[in-house]
Amino acid sequence: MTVTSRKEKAAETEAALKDAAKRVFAAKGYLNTKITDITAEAGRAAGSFYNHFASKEELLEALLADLAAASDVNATSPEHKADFTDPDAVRWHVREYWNFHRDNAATMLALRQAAMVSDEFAHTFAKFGADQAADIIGHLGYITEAGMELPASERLTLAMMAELVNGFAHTWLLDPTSVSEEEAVEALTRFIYRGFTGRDVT
Amino acid sequence: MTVTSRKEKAAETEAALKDAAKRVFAAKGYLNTKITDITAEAGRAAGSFYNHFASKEELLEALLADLAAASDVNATSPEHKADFTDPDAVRWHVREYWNFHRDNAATMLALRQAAMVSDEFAHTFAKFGADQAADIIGHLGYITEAGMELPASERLTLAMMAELVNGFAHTWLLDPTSVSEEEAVEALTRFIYRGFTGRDVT
DNA sequence: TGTACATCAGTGAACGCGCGTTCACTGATGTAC
DNA sequence: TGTACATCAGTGAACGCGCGTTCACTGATGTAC
Repeated sequence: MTVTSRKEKAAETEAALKDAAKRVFAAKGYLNTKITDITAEAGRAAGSFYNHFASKEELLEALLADLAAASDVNATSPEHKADFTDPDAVRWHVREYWNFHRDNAATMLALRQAAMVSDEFAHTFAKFGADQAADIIGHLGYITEAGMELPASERLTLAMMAELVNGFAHTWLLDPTSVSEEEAVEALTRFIYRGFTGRDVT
Repeated sequence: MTVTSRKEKAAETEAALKDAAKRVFAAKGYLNTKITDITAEAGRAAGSFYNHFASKEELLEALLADLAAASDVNATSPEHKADFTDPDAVRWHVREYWNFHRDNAATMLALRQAAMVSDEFAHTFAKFGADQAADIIGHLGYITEAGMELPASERLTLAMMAELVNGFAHTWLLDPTSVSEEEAVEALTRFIYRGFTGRDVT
């Protein structure tokens, strides 16, 4: 019989709702999820939801905020390699994205679905891609400096990479048994490194 | 005052509904479209819809059937090049896919959205990709026969290509002003050719 | 430390909006004789 | 060719289901004195 302050109790319920939402989103998708599905999964009454979130959209925004906060933590890793003439640098980034998608699968799936229905979330989703790209755009300079030619403008090259990694990760999450993660990372790395440099991974 | 048989009138209404649906889907998306949006756009009464389709899903299936029928027509073009060691062969296929997506943007968008919500349409959508891949898988043999190495297994290589082209075309359709079509086709071609062969487009 | 009242998180039945779907009706086309 | 009836495409108001949202209520925690 632990003593629990009001704030603690509220925070617990809010966390329980967010956790439950992630589980339900992963199981049946964001768009197919009813608010009562979330409260039922969390073991709370329907009305409780509105003590914490004004709507399903707002809950998703809260999940995104958590996700952004979490990804800031491991933003600048010591192993970060920027020179994209080195396949290992590409591989490192591919793996980072891959892990990010895998670890946040439910939220990313929800965001993707919400983006289909709401302009606001479509914008948020696009911004995710843009932020990814911003972190990397500097790395492409190493390739041109080394005398190699990108397949297209820096912007388009990055857009293609983002599309490829995000799309592939998303498809994989829908059927995780199709390929091992290592295979997937390796395939993406080789494809992208070749696309970027016009040369093979040696 | 043209005389119109019953069958003709019904066929006209059905066509008007399908056309209206495509316009509304393109404007506000499949999931955001109400049945009365479609009938209003087509200038018919709400009840009329059910003389032709049992549901919005069934209408989408009809659109897909039309699309499949139309794409069978120009299936085997004389200019079809199969040898993927030739960048022109890759470019030709990329352009085919690109044109297909552009010409059927509304239906493809609708299918993509429906796939997020319904397992059945998710399956249909996946099948589209698989059919694309099936047409091409033979072409990859030219690359290995010429002594070049694919970035991954044939299956994975094709999956990456499909993800890249479909995703990029989809993103482009949401903002067609971002790049010209020729630029897009060229960028994709170079990226993919490099990815496939490990060599640059010469 | 104790008592009385205020505040708040949580509850779940009930309400009501939005939208898919129905159905009695209309007017025109098709059929029978 | 004409008349009487049947059939059908289309109409739009009304119905009703599903689900988001509300709100009076409960019991527990916080505060005042």
